[in-house]
Amino acid sequence: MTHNVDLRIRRTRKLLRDALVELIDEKGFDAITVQDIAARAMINRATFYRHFVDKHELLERSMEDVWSDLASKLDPPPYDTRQIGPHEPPYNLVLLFEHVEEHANFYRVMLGKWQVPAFTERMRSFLETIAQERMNMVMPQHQPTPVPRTLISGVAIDMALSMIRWWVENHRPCTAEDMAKHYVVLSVFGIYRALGVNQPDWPG
Amino acid sequence: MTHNVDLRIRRTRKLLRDALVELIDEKGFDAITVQDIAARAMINRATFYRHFVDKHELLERSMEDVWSDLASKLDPPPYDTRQIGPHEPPYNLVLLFEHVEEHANFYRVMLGKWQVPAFTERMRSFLETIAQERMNMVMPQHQPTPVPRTLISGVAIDMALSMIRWWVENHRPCTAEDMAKHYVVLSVFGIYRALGVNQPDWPG
DNA sequence: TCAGATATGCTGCATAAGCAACAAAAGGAG
DNA sequence: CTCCTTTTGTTGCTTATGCAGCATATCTGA
Repeated sequence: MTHNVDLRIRRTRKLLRDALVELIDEKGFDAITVQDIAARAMINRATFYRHFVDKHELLERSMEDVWSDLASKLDPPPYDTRQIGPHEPPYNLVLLFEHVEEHANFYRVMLGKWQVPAFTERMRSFLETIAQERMNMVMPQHQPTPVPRTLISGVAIDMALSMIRWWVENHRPCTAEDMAKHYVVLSVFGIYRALGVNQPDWPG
Repeated sequence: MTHNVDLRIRRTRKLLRDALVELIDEKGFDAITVQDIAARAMINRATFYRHFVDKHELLERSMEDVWSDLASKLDPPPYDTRQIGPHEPPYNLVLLFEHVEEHANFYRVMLGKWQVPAFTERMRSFLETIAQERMNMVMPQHQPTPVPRTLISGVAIDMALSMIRWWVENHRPCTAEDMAKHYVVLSVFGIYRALGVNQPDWPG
């Protein structure tokens, strides 16, 4: 698939992507010109146009690359027979954090000071899938909830985003698995407990 | 000079150099193959050979690049009329640390765990020039010293190297100018004072 | 010691990328 | 608004690099 693409093409696109991320980090997307990107990447400007229409497309395609990587990691959905607990986080959560780790700088910039709104939005809708799935495991769909289900998943998602932001901005002081465990702790104590969900295997 | 060289050539060499440094950091120079370097740099192995005979030449030329950059920064020797003190470090010292800052990762790897002996040696002989010059300003050449002059400069140089190593390995917690000041403090109190050199402008 | 693997050094042909130049568009300062 | 600078798209021609394949050399474990 991706490996019979000419090495020069892959390299050029990677360099352009890295340059874009660097520059967003430095002065934000709006202040960037195609010349900036090309110069930083050590790529001729004409070559930029052979690959992308403009900087928006470059950003768009860069995000697509990262997401398709995430999607391939989570697909097929790794079915989890383990009991969930603070010592046994759901496996797809671990995979999620591992993925973030591989693209740590990208996530740091996209979620950081010069936040790219489109990225956050897309990330939310991506996480929603995971959140829904998890919620349905914990709380059967027919069972009524004291708080609207979409509100619950919304909060759970933003909590995950918040944790990711903290993680990548602080040089990832703990492992991906740790982060998954922390998320379980916070979500269970902070959200599901508040809803009175019973977690029979929970210690204490 | 360097600017009418084809962009692709400069880029290729830079990528190869960066890859080499990364790999030395990871597993040391000896364990590296040309294939490793090419793969990491996203450069075809055949292209590597169009530029360099082997990995030794790549390392050699990389070091030359850094040194010639240092040399051009220190040449012409910025003549310093200021009184030297802990608040007014010699300007060429500041330039030295600024140079290290620009190539921080290179220095970190070269002086770090997988230390490249040739680099350290060459660095020593480079610093010797600065050290001699400084020493001759502080102590007239005809004046006898209680400790051999070459021993003094040797120690002063290794002190500088030690400080550089600390600086780049600890994410440069202070500025280049700070480092120059620190060096003055340590060298004056630690060495020249021990030799009874009188520094009339010294506070305390 | 041998054999299988991996790394090296080199080639002709295919192709992506550089370069220079240009007109047009978009910004910015007076 | 007007002038001037910067940025944008696009072009034909040149050049560096990729690719595949080769023989040799070096390493590594049975």
